[in-house]
Amino acid sequence: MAIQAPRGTRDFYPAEMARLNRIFDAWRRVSLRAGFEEIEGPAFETLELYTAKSGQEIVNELFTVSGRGESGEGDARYALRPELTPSLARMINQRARSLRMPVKWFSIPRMWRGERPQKGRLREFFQWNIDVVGAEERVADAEVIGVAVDVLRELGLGPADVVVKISSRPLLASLLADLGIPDGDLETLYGVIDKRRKVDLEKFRAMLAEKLPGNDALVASIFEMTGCTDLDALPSQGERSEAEKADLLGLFRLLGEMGLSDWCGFDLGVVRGLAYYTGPVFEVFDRAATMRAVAGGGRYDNLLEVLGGPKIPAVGFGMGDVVLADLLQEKGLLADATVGVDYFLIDADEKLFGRLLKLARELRARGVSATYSYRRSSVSKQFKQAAAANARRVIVLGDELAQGRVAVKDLAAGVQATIPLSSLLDNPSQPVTQ
RNA sequence: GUGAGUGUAGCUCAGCUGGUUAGAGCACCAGGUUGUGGUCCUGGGAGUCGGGGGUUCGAAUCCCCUCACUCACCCCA
Repeated sequence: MAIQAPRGTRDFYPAEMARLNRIFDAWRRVSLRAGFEEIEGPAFETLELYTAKSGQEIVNELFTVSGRGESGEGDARYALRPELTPSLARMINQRARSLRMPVKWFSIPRMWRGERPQKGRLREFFQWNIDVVGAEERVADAEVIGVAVDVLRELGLGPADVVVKISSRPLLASLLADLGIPDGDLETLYGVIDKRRKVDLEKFRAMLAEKLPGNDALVASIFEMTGCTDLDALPSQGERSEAEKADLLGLFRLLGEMGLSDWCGFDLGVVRGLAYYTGPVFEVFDRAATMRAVAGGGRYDNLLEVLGGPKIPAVGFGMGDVVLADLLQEKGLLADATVGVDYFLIDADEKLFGRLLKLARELRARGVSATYSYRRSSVSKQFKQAAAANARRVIVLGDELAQGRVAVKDLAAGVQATIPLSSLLDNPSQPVTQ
């Protein structure tokens, strides 16, 4: 084979596509029943949409696109979208004055990132995005978390398999401020705190000590604080941290009322790399914590303004297909799916092929799927093809047709009956009984 | 960008310290079976052993380089 697929991409043959569609169906079904509407944007955007928010460095992580070749636009002016949020923000901002808030939108975009692929992380993937824009109430945060959980449940996972770890950016910031950490040091500390769940605890302690040399008491405080899983017991000292704690407790209360307590937990170690989060943040992990995050998101009340629009509060998350499929596979919840076909039509005599073609159209017009062999061959051979095509039923057109009847066989049950063609067409889904 | 592992048929892989013409299972095609599939039996097509160079009488096997994939680090929207 001379040419292979680009690094980090996947080919979806029918079996893989059927599995992917099971995930897509769950995403779409759950979104719609929670009252979200589907949107889509362009697969590529102007480069500045991404550099405006993240600076020039992000260009290295993007697949950039030049303009039309013949127009001499040599420089990269566009980028394949690496995330949806900037496009969403752009769409909101363009119609901010006419959209009825809150906006509840979801999307299932294909995305591209110029990274070295590894487990759970490819260069091309799909990511379900769900956002509530224009609602500052905590119930909106609870709602999006609830929708994420709903999908996981829909796909067969339970609280024993996955956990939503929830924290809050401003809470962490105010707690660190309580401890006397200057604002300028917060960013580097976030980076270390984010590592807590990835490295062993002593390594984590050492990393903290490295950032805060000669301040063992402070290291001990942060170490203890970030390991606390009981939000109530968190030792908050200042007015600001008390308020942030109360705010997050409010979110947990709402989640409890939604019946999601088993699925959710407090974890100050959830930091998220992105700087634009302004409130609660969360990530979904497998309980064993051996995989990358299945989903992640949070509140971003300033982002739309940063991207040149009015200040509108928003909360949302993304869930990628790659880690989710890995997890479902591991739990045995991604059994092979075959699509198959309702009817496979067979002619016992080449002279009946014309009638077969007509019957196929009649069946298809009635909403059932029907196919047949393109090559006239023995009944036996056509049956083999029917089995290979995963047909549920076979219709044999033969001598009975003179009496207006056909043989219908249920391949799985092995049951066959000869029935009037008119009856079949009246009710193509009727069971085959002997 | 750094490091490790793996590349043999469409797929999953076997092939011992170098030794005839490179194998198996699955898949595919044909036949057994011109009104009945799955199972079974028989036969068949299939491979620059990732690529290039080297060592050797002889290389899938040993050495060097290179490419690709996988995993980990970095980063993670």
